[in-house]
Amino acid sequence: MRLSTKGRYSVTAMLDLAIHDKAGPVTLADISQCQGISLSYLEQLFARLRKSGLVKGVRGPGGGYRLARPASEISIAEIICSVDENVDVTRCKGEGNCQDGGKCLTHELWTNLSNKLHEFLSGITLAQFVERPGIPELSMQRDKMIGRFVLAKKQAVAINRGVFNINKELVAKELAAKEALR
Amino acid sequence: MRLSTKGRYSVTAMLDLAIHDKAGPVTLADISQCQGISLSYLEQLFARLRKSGLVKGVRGPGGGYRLARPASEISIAEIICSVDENVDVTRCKGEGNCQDGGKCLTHELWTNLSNKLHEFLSGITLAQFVERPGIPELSMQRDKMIGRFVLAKKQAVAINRGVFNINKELVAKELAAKEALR
DNA sequence: CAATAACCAACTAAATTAGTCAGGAATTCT
DNA sequence: AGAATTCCTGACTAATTTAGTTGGTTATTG
Repeated sequence: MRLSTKGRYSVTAMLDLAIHDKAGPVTLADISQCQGISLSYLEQLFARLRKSGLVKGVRGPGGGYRLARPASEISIAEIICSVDENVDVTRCKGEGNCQDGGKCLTHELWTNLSNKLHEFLSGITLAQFVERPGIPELSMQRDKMIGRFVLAKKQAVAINRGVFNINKELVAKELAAKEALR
Repeated sequence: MRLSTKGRYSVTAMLDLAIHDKAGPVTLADISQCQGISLSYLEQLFARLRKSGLVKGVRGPGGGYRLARPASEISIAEIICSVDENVDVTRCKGEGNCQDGGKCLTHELWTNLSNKLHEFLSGITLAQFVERPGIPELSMQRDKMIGRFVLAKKQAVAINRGVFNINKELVAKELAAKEALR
């Protein structure tokens, strides 16, 4: 198990998706702007997340990415493992100095620790972070401040694709605010 | 908090030290040979471990490295943090798009998770791994198999420097076995 | 048809990891 | 005193990974 910036980017991006999941897909351009990661790099990361079955891409205007499963069924460990492929853990691969039919004792102790860590991160889901009281409201508030509108005109229609009923007044208001910023 | 091969090397090396701690210093050459890491690279890692006050170097023949504190007082988190310096966590440093006087909400959630992870690894000590029943015996057995002798002639004297009484018969036996291998 | 945004592949630049080399300093053994 | 051992240091190199760039194609919507 490794844990690099790559893993951090993926987890924060997935948290972003989880926060806005109820409001429809989130574009990589949005995440890129908000979290300061290059768009193409995000694309590379999401290619893996998609192959691992953690997210679904929705093409076309109003599209973006959504969680493929409920946030309560996606663990942090899964996200991290899907982006950085685990390399050779042992180095003395059965061969070499330390054999006893297997690995070094210290390597055994390490894999033991590694398993504990994995277990720990498997027990933490996206939902546990997002569904805390106040978070959804806070996120919506901030989105407005930074000019990020999940319910802009075109997207509203996309969302209407059989998911939610839209508050048309809210949509109009947000759209007006977005125009004002230009 | 990051977790790379660098951190793994350090943890396994420290485990090695902890296992053999009662028998005196362990040389980097030994660790290098047993775990398949280059000597100079280990030296670089141990320079940091020493600066962090986790190990003590003992120069001269019979020397090596020892734990600076009891294994029960050294956590995995400490080891990992001492070798890979933590880089910039945020990217949007107060400035940028996501301000509210502070960081992105997702970044807040991330630091929250990161803290939990750190807390978890702070709770695990070297001693917890080494002091399990059977481990010391197993390690000694293996050391003999691979021709690694913690109690060779010269070292025995070094250890005699006011730490332990040496079983002279055992020393002689190991020394004979070591000679036989050449 | 134009715009959006996911998808895809190849290439580049920067950073980190891992290893090499060449020595110096403390300690012990002969 | 001198040889051997082992830590300790710094500078330099090669390989790998991270991060970003460019230039597209495809599906969807208005």
